[in-house]
Amino acid sequence: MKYYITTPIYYINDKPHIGHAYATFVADTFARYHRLKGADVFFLTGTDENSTKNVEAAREKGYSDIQHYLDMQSAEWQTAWKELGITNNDFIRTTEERHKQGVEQFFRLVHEKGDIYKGTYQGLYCTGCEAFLRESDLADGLCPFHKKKPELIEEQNYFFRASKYRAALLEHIEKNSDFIQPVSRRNEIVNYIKDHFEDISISREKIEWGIRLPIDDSQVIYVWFDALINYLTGIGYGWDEKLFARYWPADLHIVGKDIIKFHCALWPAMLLSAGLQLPRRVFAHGFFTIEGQKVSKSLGNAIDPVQLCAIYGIDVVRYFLLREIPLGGDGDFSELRLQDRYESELAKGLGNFTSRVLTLAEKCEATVFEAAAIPAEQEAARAVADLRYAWENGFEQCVLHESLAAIHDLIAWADRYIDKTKPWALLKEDNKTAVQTLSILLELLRQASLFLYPFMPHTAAAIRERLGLSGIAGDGVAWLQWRAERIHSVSKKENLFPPLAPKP
RNA sequence: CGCGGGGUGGAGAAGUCUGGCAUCUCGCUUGGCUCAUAACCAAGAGAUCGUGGGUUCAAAUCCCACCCCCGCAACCA
Repeated sequence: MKYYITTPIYYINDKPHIGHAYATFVADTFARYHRLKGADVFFLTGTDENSTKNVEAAREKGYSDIQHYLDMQSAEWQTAWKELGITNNDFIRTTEERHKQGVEQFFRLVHEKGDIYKGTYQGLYCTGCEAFLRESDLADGLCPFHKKKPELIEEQNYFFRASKYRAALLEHIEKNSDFIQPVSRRNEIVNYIKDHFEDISISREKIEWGIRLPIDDSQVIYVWFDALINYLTGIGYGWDEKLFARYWPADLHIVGKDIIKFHCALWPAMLLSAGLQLPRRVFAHGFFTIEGQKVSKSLGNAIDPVQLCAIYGIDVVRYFLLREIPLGGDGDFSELRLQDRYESELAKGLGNFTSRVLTLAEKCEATVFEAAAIPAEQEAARAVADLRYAWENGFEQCVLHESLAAIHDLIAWADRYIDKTKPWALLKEDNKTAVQTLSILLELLRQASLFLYPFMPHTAAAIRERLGLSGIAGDGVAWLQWRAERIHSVSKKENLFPPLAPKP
């Protein structure tokens, strides 16, 4: 089984902020889950470098050598993802030669298909949107999104015959109910395709930065047409057909809710034209506010994910973002709520459970913990199997907060089990039963570490270390079996989630 | 007819597509426990599910109307 997942490629006119990190963490969590399940995973992210915005940013910052600026910025993004422990398999930049080759190849295919034609375009172009607007889109003559007066542009452009694929797209969406998620977005897209999806100008005459049209080098390819193709060129399209064949089609595109039209209408239409398979699923995550206010640099509330992780730890931030905001919805990022969740769910929940089990296990002085032929063993295995179903379902249905809930249920179940069996009392009276009971508890902890791994990889490793187990290197499908690994040399070590230092 | 999100115990949320005893976390009350990070377990109080209609045996959920809140200059997922 292969699994190919992508994030959007990001504009690099500034540093990554918490919103970018969120989308990337989400994708990374899926990638880790599928690796754990033994899939052949390819996880791609990258940077969108052919946008006019980048060029403007470079100029503003005084760089005359645009490519040099892009190299620096892209490097900064790659460093950020590395520091945040993102496990992308590759990183695609749209100014790379391999991308350019793929785009040219793709363009030729679409051209040969007869889906490119030359026309005169007269329209209102908003550089904020990187798109032409209709008269009816405007509010008081301004772009409704950017409150900016669009420029009247009249030029000879090449058009992509998107309208030709309208019916096929609608049919595909109808037949594949999972294609666009969440459902509310699907409805939005269906309306959009029915009412507004028309042939689109895919070249620009007066822009100097970008990929030249293979059939007319006086024109540059429209940035979205170019950018979307990263999902192909990132896995070999145009430069390694074997690799490409191994991973295409994408199993999941993670995108922001603002760019679903491009991903759910234009992109599939492009693929249909090129005769390529469509991605299996596009999932639109929501946006969040920061302490109730929108993300905004002028308000100074843009959060640097690297800094945030330096304070709380990567796992805690990942956990919080995925726990606090149901995937697909909008949410609010609040540091106070992060601290609340840290205290109640991580320190007092997971951390305390780990701590009490390990302490008890150390006290009983056993060196190896194995399965015992007692009813409790079966009961625990059954409980975990049920929870695993919920956990897996959360990933399959893109409702990750339900997977996290399954982890909490597992810990709650185990905490209740401790209370019921009172191992601290058993240790005094009946060491054999105590070892059996603790053995079950340690297995529950091991199971928890696996459930936790996609969300909190470092914490999972820390728990496993305490159980005398190796780190998770993928291919953990066998490990998920009850009692799949032998637990030995248990050691408590320091607490997983120490109390937070009081904030000054 | 611009686009979108939301209104559910004191706080924050899930549930709404696919109707079926109103769920979770925090806080509060009471009891238990002493292995554990003053942690854990149990019981309990607390909700006209924004409003008004409609459909239905049954509505937070479906339909209609309405009220209110939030985001949409630039940066920006």
